[in-house]
Amino acid sequence: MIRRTHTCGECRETHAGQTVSLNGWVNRYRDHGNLIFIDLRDRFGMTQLVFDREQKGGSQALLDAADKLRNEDVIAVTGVVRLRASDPNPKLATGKVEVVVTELEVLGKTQNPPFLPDDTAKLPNEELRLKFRYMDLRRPRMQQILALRHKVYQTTRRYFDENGFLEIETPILYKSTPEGAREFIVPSRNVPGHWYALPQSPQLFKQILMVAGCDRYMQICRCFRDEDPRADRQAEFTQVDLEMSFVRREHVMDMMEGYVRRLWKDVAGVDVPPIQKMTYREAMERFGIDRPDTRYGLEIRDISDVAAKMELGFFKEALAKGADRPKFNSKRGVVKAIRVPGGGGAEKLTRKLTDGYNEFVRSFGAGGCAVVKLNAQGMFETGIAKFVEPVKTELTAALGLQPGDTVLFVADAYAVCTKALGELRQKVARDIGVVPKPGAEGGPWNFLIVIDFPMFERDKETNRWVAMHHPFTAPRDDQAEAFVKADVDDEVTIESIVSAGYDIVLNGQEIAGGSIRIHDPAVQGKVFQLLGMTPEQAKEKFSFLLEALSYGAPPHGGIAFGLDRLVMNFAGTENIRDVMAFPKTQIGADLMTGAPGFVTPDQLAEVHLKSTWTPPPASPGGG
RNA sequence: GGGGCGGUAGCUCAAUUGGUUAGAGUACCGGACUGUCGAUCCGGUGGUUGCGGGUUCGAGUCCCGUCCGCCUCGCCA
Repeated sequence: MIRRTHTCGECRETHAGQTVSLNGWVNRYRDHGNLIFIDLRDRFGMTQLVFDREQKGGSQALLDAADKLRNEDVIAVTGVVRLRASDPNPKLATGKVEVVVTELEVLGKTQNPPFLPDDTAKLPNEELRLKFRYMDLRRPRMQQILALRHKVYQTTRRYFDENGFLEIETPILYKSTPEGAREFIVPSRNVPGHWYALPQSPQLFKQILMVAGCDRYMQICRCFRDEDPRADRQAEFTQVDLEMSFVRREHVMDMMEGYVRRLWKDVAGVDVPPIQKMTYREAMERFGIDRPDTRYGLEIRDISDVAAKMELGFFKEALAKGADRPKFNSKRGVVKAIRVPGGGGAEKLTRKLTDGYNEFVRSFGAGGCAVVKLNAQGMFETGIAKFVEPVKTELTAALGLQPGDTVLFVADAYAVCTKALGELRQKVARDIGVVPKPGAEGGPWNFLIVIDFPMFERDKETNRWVAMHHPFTAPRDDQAEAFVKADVDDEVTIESIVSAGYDIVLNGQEIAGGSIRIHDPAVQGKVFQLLGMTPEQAKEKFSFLLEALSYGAPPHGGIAFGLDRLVMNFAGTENIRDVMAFPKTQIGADLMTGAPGFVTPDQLAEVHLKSTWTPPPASPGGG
C-alpha cells in the first residue's frame, strides 16, 4: 500500500516540486477523457489530483485506471506537487497547488453510495443519515463537530487535572434506585431474579469517593435515562461529572466558572466575563422559568395589586386562591403580565397569534391569556380594554406602558401562572423575532448561575414531596437548622426551605447543575422521611450511603455538565444527534446496528427470563 | 400515553378539483472530450408512490389501520 506522506489538507506552495503520497476518498471526479481531475478528501482537507498522460510519469494505463474511479472510492496516490499559477481554486485551502499523479492504487472500491457526504448539497433525510452513519460522518461538517467534541474532552481533562482532580471510573452496572428517571435494567445471571440498573448519573459513587478521601474527582461519563428524547436530549448521554471535598457552594461555583471560562477560551476563542448569579426566586419572578434566557427582555411583572382593583371575574377568582398563604407560595393566586413594547415587536402580534396564546397557556394549566393593546393615541383596545381603562394610571406605572404596547395577562395560582407566562415569554420572543442568533453564529453567550432553589416541590400526580434537584442535596447553610426542626406536615415551611444547589444556564438552556451534598446522616434521614420513605426503606435503598456518611464524611459538593449540550453550543446546532457519533432515534433505535434486537431463548434462560411479548399477527411487508 | 408534520426512482423533489404511460435534477451505466473545480455534451438503466385494507368506473392524491423518522406535551430525582 502506498502510505501517505502528507494529509489531504496539508500541501501548500512550499511543497511545490516535492513528491508526495496521499490517501483518501474520491470526493469528486471531473473526467475530460485524456485529462482527469480528482478531489481527494480525508478528514484534514481536500487536494486536487491531476491524471495527465502526457506529463512525466503519466501513461495510458494510469489514465485508464483513473477513468474507473468514482465518488467515495478509497485510493492512494503518489505524485508531484505543482503550483496552479494560472487557475488556483480559492474554495480550497490547498487550492494553489495540485498533485500530478504518477502512481495510483485503489484501496477500497465503493458500491454506489446511498448518498454523498456533501455539505453543499441538501442533506438526505435523517433516517438515511443514521442508517449509513459512516457515510454521514464523512462530511467535513460532521468531522468538524467530532473534532470540537474531542477538543472539549481534552480541555476538560487538562483543566481539572491542573486543579487537582482525579479521573476515576465508576460502575455502569449499578443498583436500581427507582426514584427519578426511569432506569434501564440489566438481569443478573449469577443471582437469579436480581437486577442491575444503568446509572442515571454516578451521583452516589462520587459522594462515596469523597468519603473515601479522594478529595477531588472528575469523570467524563455516560449516563442513562429511559425517558423519551427531545431535540436536545437522548436516553444515553454524556456528563462531565465532578465532586470536591471541603467546600462550600461558592468554591464549587468558582471552579465551574473557571472551567466554563477555560472551555470557551480554548474551544471558541471567547472570553467569558464573570458570570452573574441570580436566585431561583428572581428567575421565576422576572422570567417565569429557572433557566432564564436573558438575551431579550419581555420580563414578567406581578400586577396582582392593580388587578385586584379591576372588575374582572377571572382575575378576582384567581386572586382569591390561597390568599392566606405567603407571597411566593405556589398555591397563592396572582395576576402577572408581559409588556410587549410597541416598535419592539408588539406590531407583529396579530390577532391570530394572540388567540393562539390563549390556547398555548392552557396547555400549561392556566385558564387563558388576556390581551390588551395600547394604541398610538394611548387608548386601550381589544380584549379586556374596558376593564383595564379604570386602572389605566396604575397599570401604566406598574408596567411602564407606552403607546403601541401590547400586554399579555395570565391569572392563576403562583406556580401555574409563572410557568405559563415563562413559556409564553419564550414563544412570544420567537414569534416577534427578538431571539438573537446562537453564540456559535456570532450571537451573545449569556451565562447565568441560578442559586437558592427550593429543596422540595410537590409531585403533581401523587402530591408527595419530591426533591427538586436530588435527595442528596443539602439545605443552604443558614436553612439547615430550620429544615431539621420543620414538621413534615408544615407545607408552607417545607416549601420555603432553600437548597445549596446551583445551575449554570446558557442562553436559556441548562448546561450544568449541582449542589453541596448532605454529609450529615441525620439530615439525610430527614430528607428521606420527607420524601415518604420509612427508615427501613431508606436503609434498604441507600444503607451504603448512610453508612458511609457515618464513618467520617467531609463536607462535599459537585456539579455535572451536559457535555453534549456544551458541544451543541460550540457547533451551533440544535440537534443533539449532530454532536453524537452514533445517536439513537425517538424510540431509542440505532438504525445502523439495528439495536434493540432480539436475543435467543437460550440467552434469556441464562439470565432467568421469559419474555411476555408476543409478535403481532403477521402482516406482509412493513415499513 | 397524547398532539403535529413527513414517507413518490439510490438521493433531492414535482405530479391541477381523484383522471392518459408517475416527471425533473442528481447519482449510476455507456459514449465524446487535455485545465476542470457543482466540468460539459450525447444516450441509457432505474418506481409494488412505506405497508395493509376501504371508497370509487378510476387513488400518489380521499378514508381507516399500521410501521418508520422528526418536532412537541406528559416524562427527564
